Amino acid sequence: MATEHQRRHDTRQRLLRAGGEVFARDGFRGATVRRIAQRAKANLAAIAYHFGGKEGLYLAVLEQSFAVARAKYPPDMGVATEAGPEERLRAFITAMLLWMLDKGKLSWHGKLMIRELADPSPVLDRVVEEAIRPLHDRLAGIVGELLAAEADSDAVRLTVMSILGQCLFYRNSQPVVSRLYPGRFDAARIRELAEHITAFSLRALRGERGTG
Amino acid sequence: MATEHQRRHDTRQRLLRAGGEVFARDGFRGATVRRIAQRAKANLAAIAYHFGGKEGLYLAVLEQSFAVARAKYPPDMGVATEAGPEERLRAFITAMLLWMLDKGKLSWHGKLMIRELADPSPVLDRVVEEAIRPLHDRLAGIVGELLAAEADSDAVRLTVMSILGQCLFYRNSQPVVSRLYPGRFDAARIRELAEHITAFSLRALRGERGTG
Amino acid sequence: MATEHQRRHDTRQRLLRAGGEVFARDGFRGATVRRIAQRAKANLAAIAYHFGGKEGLYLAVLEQSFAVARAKYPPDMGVATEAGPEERLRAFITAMLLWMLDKGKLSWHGKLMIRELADPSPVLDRVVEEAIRPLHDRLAGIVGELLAAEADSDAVRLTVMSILGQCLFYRNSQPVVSRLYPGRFDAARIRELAEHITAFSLRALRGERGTG
Amino acid sequence: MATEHQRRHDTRQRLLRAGGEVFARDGFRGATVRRIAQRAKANLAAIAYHFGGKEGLYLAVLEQSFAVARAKYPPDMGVATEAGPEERLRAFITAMLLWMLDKGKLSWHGKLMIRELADPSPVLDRVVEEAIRPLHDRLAGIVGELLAAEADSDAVRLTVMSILGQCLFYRNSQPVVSRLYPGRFDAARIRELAEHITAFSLRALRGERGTG
DNA sequence: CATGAATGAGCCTTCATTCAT
DNA sequence: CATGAATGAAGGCTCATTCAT
Repeated sequence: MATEHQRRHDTRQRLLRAGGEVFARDGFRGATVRRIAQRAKANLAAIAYHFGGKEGLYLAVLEQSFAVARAKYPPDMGVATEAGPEERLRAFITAMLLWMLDKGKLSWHGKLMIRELADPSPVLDRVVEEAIRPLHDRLAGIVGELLAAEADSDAVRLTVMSILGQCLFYRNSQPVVSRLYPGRFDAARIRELAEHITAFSLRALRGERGTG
Repeated sequence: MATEHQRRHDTRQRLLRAGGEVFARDGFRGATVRRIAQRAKANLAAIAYHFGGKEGLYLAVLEQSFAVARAKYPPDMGVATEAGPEERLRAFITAMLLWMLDKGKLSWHGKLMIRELADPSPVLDRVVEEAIRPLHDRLAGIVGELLAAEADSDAVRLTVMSILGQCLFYRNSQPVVSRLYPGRFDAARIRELAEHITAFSLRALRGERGTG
Repeated sequence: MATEHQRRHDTRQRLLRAGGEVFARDGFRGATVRRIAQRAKANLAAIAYHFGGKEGLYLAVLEQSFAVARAKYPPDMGVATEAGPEERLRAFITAMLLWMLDKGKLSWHGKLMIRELADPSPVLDRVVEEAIRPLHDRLAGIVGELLAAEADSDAVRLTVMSILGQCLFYRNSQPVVSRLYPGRFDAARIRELAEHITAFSLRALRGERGTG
Repeated sequence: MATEHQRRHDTRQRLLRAGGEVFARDGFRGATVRRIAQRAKANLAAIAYHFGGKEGLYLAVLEQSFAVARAKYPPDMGVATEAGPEERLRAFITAMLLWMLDKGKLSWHGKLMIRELADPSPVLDRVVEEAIRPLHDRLAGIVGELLAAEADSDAVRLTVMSILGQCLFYRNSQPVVSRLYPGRFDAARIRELAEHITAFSLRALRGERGTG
């Protein structure tokens, strides 16, 4: 029956969604399957049925999150590869900040993965390989161009980490940031941040190239 | 027996130490008082007796941690106040990295605070006011000098966050960093990182001042 | 296996029964959910699952107890409302004593409520409103008729308490009664007691009406 | 040293007093030695030191309570033995109610012993023999006179229990009484109650004698 | 296919007691 | 003589999982 099949599919989807929200807010350990099932208006045992257990659901949520992130925030932000490296750096930083700080319905995608970095669960390795390394490699390429250096040279590495660090800070230390600087992070402010990080980093890079 | 007396008498200290290690590794929620008591070779109820409960122990651990950090890595690193702002920035960054990445017996101090940022416990507010804000204000002062701007201007704020972000990255995203760049962070490498962050930020600042 | 299924399926009922027995013997605070689960041959967590916790089970036990009492010993003992007040008083007292002193399988019903009176638990208010007040009002009506007075007059109140006091004494002070007058309280003796209290009270009432 | 000796004596007394208050309010099981020590401003271990433990303190408190009760509320209320039985019954009932319901500093004496009846602890036997039976025997004597019957006849027994029941009701069922009849039990009301119970019982007795 | 019911492990806390000075 | 410190035993509760229909 189509209805049955539909409902089954829906339950699965509702669990994925509810799981994403709860995992992002409370972390893997802090989340409880009860709350997820409740929020998804699904039976408690449905999680075990569909995903084999709490960890299975978590993995599925992450998996889906990767796909969504790739589709919604491509690291080139629509900027063609032929564009100059400065433009591509700006696009990268903007995409990353938007992805992490987006307040929309899917805001938990960013939270979720950042949480995984700070509080590693058994699936961290997959997260790194599938989501982080592609981003990192792309950024390393841009920085390499800007520095006129090999992508795996130490100079590039250090610069990549300086840029990533600036971006991740806003998500990773958000509880502190919001206490030090009360104020909302709306879309406009996020673009301001992206612009600052881009300019800040480009100035540092130009100086380095001049020095080197 | 002197041994017995000794073991009995410093139960409080052993609990503080064991608590620090376990809290740093597992977070406030993930940690269990059982494991802490076990590691401290103390009775389970001793935690309630000395600290009133799990939360009390956590607070005591954090407070002790800040005190130790202030003593071991003073934010000025012995650089006199009369020194130039560039020198003081270098000292600040070096102290922060050393504190966070210290691999010694007290290596959990850095982990502990980062965990608190990523997954706030009920005592985050106290942590921010007592430990974070003083550090932040000192850094804002230095940056203000360098930019010739007010310490609470937006330009200073953005720059402060860029610097903090670069520093925190190495602790905050350590699981990822160690996967992307396998290799050990010994004292020499830490000083290299500090030097890079200092130079990177100073170049960016000089550029901004010139531009502004 | 049908046995297994049977055992699984009426866990709720077994918990109610075991809870009644244990609560009656040890009081709300003295009772432990562990002992109740053990006696019910149920899992410890089943109490939380079915009743939300210790207090929920206690409330359910009390409610069931009142329902059983109403069904087994209706306060009118089958005496029609048209009967004279003396006859209805006799029926009321008899029902109350039988309920409280019943030695059958459900002997804990009486104990349970008396315990609640002597050492109130958080649910006493509900007990009073749902179970005690209806009984009290019925008795006040009978006494009002006998005294030809308003049901809420002080004379009626004092008399009602004198009658209730006589009845409750046998359950309330049972440990003392059994020490002062060793001997068993079988059904025949209970009816003797009911007869005595009825006669004693009616004599006192007649005297008062004559005097008033 | 007199000071030392004095303080020691004081600690003991303070523990007795605090124990009485707490035991009366919370019962033997509900009371905690922590709260008692705290209220007595004494060390936690002082209870074990002075009384051997919780039960020892409880016993000592009861023991002291007997003495106080005998001294403050003699069952004859100062009425000479030569007085008529009716007068002595009135004195007995008045003394009993005052003892149980007294709101003064020593109000816990009554509460304490009544609690013991409803929720027997291991020392109930001593309470019955030392405090209850003397009262009972005296009452049985009075009732025997009034009924012109042997003190251990069944008629006397039933009447004694009817009178005790009326008195005990106000203490034993106090939580319910205060809900059914909101209003304070001051000294004047207590004397009213005593008068009612006396008159009620005397009318019942006169009727019985007339009948018998 | 999906679910209400049940399970066992583990957690934090409270308590009366004992110990060593 | 008195006390701060430490102990072991329970107690109520939550959680992820499994079971039988």
